[in-house]
Amino acid sequence: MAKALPKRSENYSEWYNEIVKRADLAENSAVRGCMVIKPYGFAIWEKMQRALDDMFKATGHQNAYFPLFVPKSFLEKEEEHAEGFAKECAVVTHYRLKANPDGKGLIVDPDAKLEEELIIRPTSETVIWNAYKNWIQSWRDLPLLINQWANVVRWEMRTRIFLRTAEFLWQEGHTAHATEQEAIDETHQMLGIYAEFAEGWMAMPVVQGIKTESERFAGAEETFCIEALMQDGKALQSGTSHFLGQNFARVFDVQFVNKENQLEYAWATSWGVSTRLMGALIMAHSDDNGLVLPPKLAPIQTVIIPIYRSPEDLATISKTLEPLIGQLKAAGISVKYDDSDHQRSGWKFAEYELRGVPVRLGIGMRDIENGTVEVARRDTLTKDSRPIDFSQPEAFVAGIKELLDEIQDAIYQKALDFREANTFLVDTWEEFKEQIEKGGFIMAHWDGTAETEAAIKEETKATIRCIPLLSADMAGKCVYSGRESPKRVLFARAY
RNA sequence: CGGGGCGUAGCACAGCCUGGUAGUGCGCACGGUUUGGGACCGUGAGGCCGCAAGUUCGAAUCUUGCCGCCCCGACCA
Repeated sequence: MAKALPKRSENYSEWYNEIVKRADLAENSAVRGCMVIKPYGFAIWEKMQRALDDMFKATGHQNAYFPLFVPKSFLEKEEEHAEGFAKECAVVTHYRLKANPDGKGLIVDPDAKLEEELIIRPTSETVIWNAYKNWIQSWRDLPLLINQWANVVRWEMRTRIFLRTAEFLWQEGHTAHATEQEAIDETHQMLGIYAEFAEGWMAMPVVQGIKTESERFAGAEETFCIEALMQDGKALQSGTSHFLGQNFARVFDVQFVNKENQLEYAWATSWGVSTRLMGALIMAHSDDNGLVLPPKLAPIQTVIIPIYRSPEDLATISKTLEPLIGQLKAAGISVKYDDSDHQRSGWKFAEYELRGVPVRLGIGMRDIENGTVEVARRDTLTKDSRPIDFSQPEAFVAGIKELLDEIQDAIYQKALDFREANTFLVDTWEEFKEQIEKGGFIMAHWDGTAETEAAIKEETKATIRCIPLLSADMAGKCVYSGRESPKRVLFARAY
């Protein structure tokens, strides 16, 4: 028997690492800090991409692609942006290798030094706005609504698979607008799309909010985010949407002629989500038996496992199941019929649980005689036997479709209940220090100063995840300084 | 970059202290018995013991240097 997963309660990070490996999502690569995303993991990412991409397209965005390399001079232009990213950039200095004259192997050819170093993009604002300079002349060229799916590199000190890798996959939207208000509206719209995706597809409730100045994206006027609570009580920033003002338009000189024939700088936004969402998905729902996937993102929504003794039985079962498999597919349900002969049914049960397949159907000779199917739910680990007409399985399939919807809702509700049970209103500093050790979201008053924010971080490792958008203003006293505060903000320890 | 741990078969590890034929479990291949919650028996394949130098008749084992990975901190989507 294969080793059980580590328990969440005993060693959360080991549980996480093991689940990533054992569910066959990804593995560490030979390259430090970088991951190999395996087919099953990539299939989930592709489903995320598809859903998000459809939402981007539905709101008028188009995909394009910009280069991996950013000339150093581009990155330097926007001062805060440059400062924010400088310490985590991979730099290309040469363009050629040559045989080592002193021995084996290859060396960097010193004669092939680049005149200007190229940065491997940590984000693409600069390359993209350099291009936009030529794309935008008139108000008629606006808004310009572009997204790209790409990889980026941020040379992190310490990495964790999916959550923080040196190279990761993401999408970055970069839009240009004629007015400030339009850009602000876009920033909000995309934040809303991220929240809708997180909640509707990932079944992961999120808090939408504004970042404080110290947590803001380098070069942005305002950063909005969605924050989710993981099962170990830590927060995970799961998406960001930035209002960039005219900062990048100014430094790249992107001006357009408005309706009054006057030159104006364009207004910008950028927004992104990354393969970090894979980590969020794992940590939001999975249990000690393995991954739990929301049906909308599961590469396999239903797995069918035949239970048999002889090859003849298997042939009978396979034949009997043909209409059912056909109907499931016709209903748009992704189904895998695992009739492989080298693993036994019990092994398969455990394996598909580990991989988070939402619904498992077990069918043996007894079921065929009785006209039943064993239906097992991954989220609750419950089983029941349902009647089926194997030659006309439409009614049964409708029931499975319903069940998948029910599971999607149930795991969202479970995650929401967890978040509500782990969100605390805290009014005293003593209580704050005590609660932060236990984990969870803390809603507390803050005096609005960076000093207080830094002091709280220093003393408790908790950061202000965001100033929530949807909670009402209600004045109070800062939990740390006792000064006036207009509303509560969201504190947590974060990934 | 600090502190800790580890590099031996695809994976998990033992062997190292005290130098002398490279091992165990899982997985893999083949055969058989099994099959409603991770089956069992038998046979077999699979290794430059992280790399390099040194000590030695002889190094997985001792010495030195290097490289890599993981965990904990500082930095971060």
